[in-house]
Amino acid sequence: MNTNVRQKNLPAEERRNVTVEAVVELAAHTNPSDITTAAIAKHMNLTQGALFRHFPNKDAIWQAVMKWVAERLLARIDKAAEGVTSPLETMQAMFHAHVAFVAEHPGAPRMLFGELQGAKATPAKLLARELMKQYAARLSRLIEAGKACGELPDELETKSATTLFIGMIQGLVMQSLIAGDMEQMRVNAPHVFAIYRRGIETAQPANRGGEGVS
Amino acid sequence: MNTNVRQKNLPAEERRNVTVEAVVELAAHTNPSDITTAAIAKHMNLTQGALFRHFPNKDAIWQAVMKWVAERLLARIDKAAEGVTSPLETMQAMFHAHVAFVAEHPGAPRMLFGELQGAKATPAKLLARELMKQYAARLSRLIEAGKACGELPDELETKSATTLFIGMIQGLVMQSLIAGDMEQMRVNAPHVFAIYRRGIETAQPANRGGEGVS
DNA sequence: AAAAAGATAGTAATTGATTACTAACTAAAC
DNA sequence: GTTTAGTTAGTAATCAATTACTATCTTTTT
Repeated sequence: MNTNVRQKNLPAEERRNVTVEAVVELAAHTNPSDITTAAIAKHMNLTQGALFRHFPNKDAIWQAVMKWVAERLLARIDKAAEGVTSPLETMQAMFHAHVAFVAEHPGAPRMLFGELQGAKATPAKLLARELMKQYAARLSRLIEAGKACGELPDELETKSATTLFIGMIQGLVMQSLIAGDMEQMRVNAPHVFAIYRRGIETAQPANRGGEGVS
Repeated sequence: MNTNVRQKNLPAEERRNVTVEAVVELAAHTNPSDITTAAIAKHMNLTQGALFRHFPNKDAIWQAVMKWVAERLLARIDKAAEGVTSPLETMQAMFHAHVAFVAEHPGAPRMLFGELQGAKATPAKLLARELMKQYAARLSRLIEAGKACGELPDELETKSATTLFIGMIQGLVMQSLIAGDMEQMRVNAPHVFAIYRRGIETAQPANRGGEGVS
């Protein structure tokens, strides 16, 4: 289950990193909201109490995890976008980078989406929200750029396009979680994106007044 | 917070119904996995112990809730589909019925998606999976019918189209949860669906061999 | 270089709070 | 007056967090 050989007396920062990775690994198979500090400790061959030598409380652990996820995910999609000039192609690269990241770390989206649902705003939740905000901002920028260079129709609703983009990934994650197979995600992803792409590329008639349904 | 006036000594079945509704209401504002039996009881002006006079255990409550959600949701989308002959129009009606249902009961998707994530299969989780299965089946049937009658291209991947359909709703729910405003969902829904519709209507070139990017 | 001293990391046991669930008792309904 | 519904007061288990103690690594002193 745990590949780490027993490594004792790690320096503090190293131990914190190991802790974060342990949580991400656990979240791949366990519902984030019932990951206990005992389970985290056990997964990294440590006693439960030792965790609190490195984190003031449990939410601090979650904070560190969300920071880890945010940094890695944004870095991945930014790197994927590097050098690609076409906004639409950038979106596609970003999408596939995101899918690859999630396939590698299934715990990431589970924690993220789980965290976003929460009622009161813990520091960890604020980090999750911040990630979503930055993610949506990147998407919006791309879509606007796509309109500017003629790749996307001006009538396209930016907000709706970002919502669907994010929902697309959530849908893939959900299906993979149900099937218990993350590989499925990589297979379906291109087809799903193809549908999305055709949806936003096609000019829409603005539909002012009247549903026009028949 | 609770509209129910103090109603005591309800008949058993009535009390069970009230319980289910209380849970759905609570899930609108609280993360499902930390809804306690005490919170449920308090929300319906009852003592915690009384709940176990009507349910053998907590999972039985969740089972009843999932059953409630499944029945109401499927009934709503089936009714919305009634009399509509065009598969595409049926999908649209189904989508809007689903959105309306979720806007009325924000707790429903939270519990559903939360339940689906779980590791081991409790009876409640099995019900959630069954709902998703039936939902996907209805969608697949519609898409196949759409292909048969020429409204949708034969090359369309049915599974990808269903995944995106479900993801579309998840995306809308997520955005609304973040914003804390369910009305937003009803506003964005038509635009999001318009993108989806154009995506599946447009013929795709099958893309055999070669990515054809650049 | 060896010993002493201090800092750092981890253990094992325990804390108080919270949880689902139970049982003995009481009030209401038919 | 018996059945049904609800209350009160518990239980055992689990959780995050704390405590007193031990082990290991690092620095200083001689």
